[in-house]
This record gives sequence, C-alpha cells and structure tokens, in this order.
Amino acid sequence: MPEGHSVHRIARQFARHFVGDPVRVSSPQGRFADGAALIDGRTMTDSKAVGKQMFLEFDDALWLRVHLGIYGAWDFSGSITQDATQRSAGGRMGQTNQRGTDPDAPDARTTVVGEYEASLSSIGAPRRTRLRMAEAEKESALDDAALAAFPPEPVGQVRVRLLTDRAVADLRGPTACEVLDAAGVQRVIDALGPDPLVDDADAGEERMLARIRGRRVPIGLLLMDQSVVSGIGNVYRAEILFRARLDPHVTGAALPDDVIRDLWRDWRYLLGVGVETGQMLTMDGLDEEGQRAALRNRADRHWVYKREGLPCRICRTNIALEIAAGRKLYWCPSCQS
DNA sequence: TCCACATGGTAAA
DNA sequence: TTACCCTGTGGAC
Repeated sequence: MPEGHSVHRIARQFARHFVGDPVRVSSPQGRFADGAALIDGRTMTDSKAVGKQMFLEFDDALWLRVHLGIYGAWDFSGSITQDATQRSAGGRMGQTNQRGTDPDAPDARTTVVGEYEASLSSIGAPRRTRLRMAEAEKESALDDAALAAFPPEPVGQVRVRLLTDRAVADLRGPTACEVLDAAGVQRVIDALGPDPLVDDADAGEERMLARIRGRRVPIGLLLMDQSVVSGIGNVYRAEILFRARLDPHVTGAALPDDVIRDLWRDWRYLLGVGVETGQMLTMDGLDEEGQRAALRNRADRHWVYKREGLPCRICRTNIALEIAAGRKLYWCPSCQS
C-alpha cells in the first residue's frame, strides 16, 4: 500500500472533491453491501487520515474507516478538463506502475493529485473522463476514457463505490473497510502512535519517545509498529534508519532520548516531503546530478531500500537484507553500526 | 504466458 | 506463524 504520505493525499482528495456533497454508496462486489446501506445517501462531512488509516465522516457522525493494506487502492474518476488530462498524462505522471508493486511510483495505488483541484472548477469545458493516471498514460485508453460515460462501469472487485454528481471513487482490495460511530473512530485512533500531520510536533515527539524509551525491541521493528508511530512502512523504515546511521537491531532501550527525538523529526520532515510530492523522496542532500538520476531512475532513489548486495552509496559496503518479523529489512552493516 | 512478489494489518491456527 | 485481502508488475520461461 501507499505508506502514510499517500493516505494523507487520498484523504485530501476526498476533502476537496467529496466533502459537502451527498454520496451514493454501493458495493458492486457485494462484500460491503450492509455497510454501504448504512451510509448511502448521506452527505460526506469530513475526511481525515491518521497514519495509514483513513476516515470519512457522513451525516449523523457515521464514519467509514478504510485501511488499504498491500493490495488496496482507490481509483478516482470525475469531471475534469482536457487541459488537466494532458498535463497529467505528459508531465509528472510519466512513471509506470501506478498500482500495487512500485512504492516509488508517484501516488502508488492512488490516482488523483493536486493538479486536478484547480482544473475541476476552472479552465475549459468540463468533460467526462478518467482521472486515473495509468489510463491517462495510454493514448488509446485516454481516447476511450474521454468518450466514456460518467460514471464508468465498475471494473474488477470494487468493494465500495462512492458516487456524487461530479466524482466517483472506487475502492478495491482493502484490508479494513467498516462503518463506525465517533467512539469507534476514537478507539482506533487512540491505539495509534503519533502522526506528524495530526499531532502537534512537540506532543507527538513526546508520545513517540514514551513508546520507544525502555523497550527491549529492536528499533527496526518499533518503527514499523503503528502503535509506536503512525504511517511508517517498510520503505520509510529502512531509509529513516539509514539517514540516522542507526543499526536496526539496536533496541529502543539502548537509544538515547535525543536519537529517538531525531527519528521523529526526520519522519516529520520526510512525511511532509512525501505528501507534497507524492513520492517517497528520502535522499536529499544530493547534488544536482544525483537528484536528476533519482528522478530519472527509481533504482537511484533510495539509500538502502531494495538495494541488497549493492554497494552502499556512502561506504561501498554491500547493503544487507534480512527478514525481520516477516518483512524485508535493508541496511548498511558498516554505516549503521 | 505464467508466477512470485509487493508499501500491511487482521484474524485464525 | 500463516492465510488472506485481490491487483499489477517484472522477470522467468
């Protein structure tokens, strides 16, 4: 799934394109028919993300909680201008692999970016077309999409469809999808560690510190634990630890407080970059050529993630890989020791 | 063309 | 610890 940055971007899209409108809610796949009936026809009143969880509020304080897991995806369609479609197809959407397997693709497993926001209410004659980047990239698909009726037929196993007069969002393959009342939402949020985009910077720092300090668990596992800190996934985990030159196996108890505080601050920084760019950019401090290479080639984008057996960019030691709690953990045995 | 794998959490065993 | 959610990709063939 997208790590925390993408979930915040999706929540933002709902805030801009759905909040304030009555929503028809259905489950074309059928597996969410009961839940859909609970909120069908209500107006969406809020949209927010905490870590990798997203919450959409409807009238009468009913909330839809969604967690995408690895396979989950939202596809947005709606009324946009020709201009925006061309821009997205030829510009920053030039990457492939929008869905599923490529954490470095812009907005992996999601579609809509901020550029659409202005175009939705301006410039040119609105036309009905797909917003989905993967479709927009393919010329034939673009032509087909431009001619397609709104709303498009659901494709594949669509667990939930949210439909307004101007936009539609299809959800596939989520790990979690349920309707909660306000107390239920609060219980979920209370079980989560701090999110730099939700919690006050200092309070969040103290919360994360309190949840790591004294723990006899490797920091490489603690950073992935959503009750310790929210939104970090396997990519950010590996990269944050390298940036801190920290051995993933060191326990929380062995870490000085200021090192833990620096981890929070770096996550806060990286999440901000991720939400603004839609990409997991973790190698700042590159010279111009390095930046160009990173944008050109996904393999040049990270310090250690998916670089096992390749020389460390700093010390040339081979990047190591091990399975930790069932997930791949990458690190430099020399720099991070 | 086919198959293993992937940014993850949950629930069952 | 394992299966599952259920899709898309990349590499093997």
